[in-house]
Amino acid sequence: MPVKKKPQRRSSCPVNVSLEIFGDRWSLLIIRDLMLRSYRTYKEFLSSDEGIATNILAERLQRLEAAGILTTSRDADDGRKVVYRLTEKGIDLAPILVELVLWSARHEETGAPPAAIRKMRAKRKQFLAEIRNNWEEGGTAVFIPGSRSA
Amino acid sequence: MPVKKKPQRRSSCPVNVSLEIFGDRWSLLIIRDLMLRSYRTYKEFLSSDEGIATNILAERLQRLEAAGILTTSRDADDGRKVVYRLTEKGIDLAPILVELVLWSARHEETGAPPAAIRKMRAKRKQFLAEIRNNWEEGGTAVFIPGSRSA
DNA sequence: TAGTTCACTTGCGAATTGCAAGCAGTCTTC
DNA sequence: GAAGACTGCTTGCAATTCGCAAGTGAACTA
Repeated sequence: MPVKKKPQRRSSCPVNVSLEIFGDRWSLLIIRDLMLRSYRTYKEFLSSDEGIATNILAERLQRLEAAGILTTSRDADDGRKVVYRLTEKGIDLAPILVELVLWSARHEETGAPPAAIRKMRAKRKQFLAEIRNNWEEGGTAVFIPGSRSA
Repeated sequence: MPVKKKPQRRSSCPVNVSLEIFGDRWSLLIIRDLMLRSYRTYKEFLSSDEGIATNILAERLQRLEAAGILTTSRDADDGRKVVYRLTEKGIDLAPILVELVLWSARHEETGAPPAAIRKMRAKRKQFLAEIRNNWEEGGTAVFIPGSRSA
């Protein structure tokens, strides 16, 4: 009997589908670190200001890999390190992150530098192109800094 | 001693700020129902396909009101009903929902009608204008249907 | 080869979630 | 105008998830 007990979705609404993949307090922060800060390793994610727990981080990285949003590989120079990278599916989340940033900057008090926000809003397409470009080149650009910056 | 024990944020990063407000599996579904389906009452939210629990719904509605994303009022014709409406801050979440929908439609299997998605992508600004317009008029338009549709 | 670093696991108490029931006000119907 | 139904919640409780601390093993470094 080929019964499908697959962890079926709550609904097929596109909003719900995306929430079931990254609708929690941590997933998009990891994606932010990968996309806007060019973080690549477990340790770097741990260093972010929000202070994610090690078990939560490990579980989220697994889920995001299973969802096809990121990939893992060993560092060629240091066999201890695991290198995480966004897939095309992952970099396509850029518009969502940009809108999150613009909404927060408009309606909440954030540490985002106003000049950066203005550029992001006025030259949205260009900003998205820069993010994608940096990703394609495997770059290390920082679009939104962490820690003592913003 | 004016000590501030306020529930301080994990960080002031704009991505984090927005996640602390609506970064869970349910908040954006309520906002979708308000914005894209013109739902207005507790019972209507309960009727959505995802099947939110009554206690969770009540708690999320409170949080969203406290965050200034929606307002409540009594129904003039039926004193039992509470009418929920998005604020300006709430309707400003539209671009985020649109990007969620576009991403899901592109990368996952969803029940969204392809024609609607194409329009949403090709005429994004117009679509956002229609959403806002409907909101300003207190309208009842349905942009993304539920239940047996999508 | 001893010590350190890195990427995780594991244990466990606390908080959050989901489900079922219950419960006040407010209609509606007769 | 009394009985019932409807609406918007609250309460209890079991189950899941979270967050913190500590531990583990493989890979580097001195």
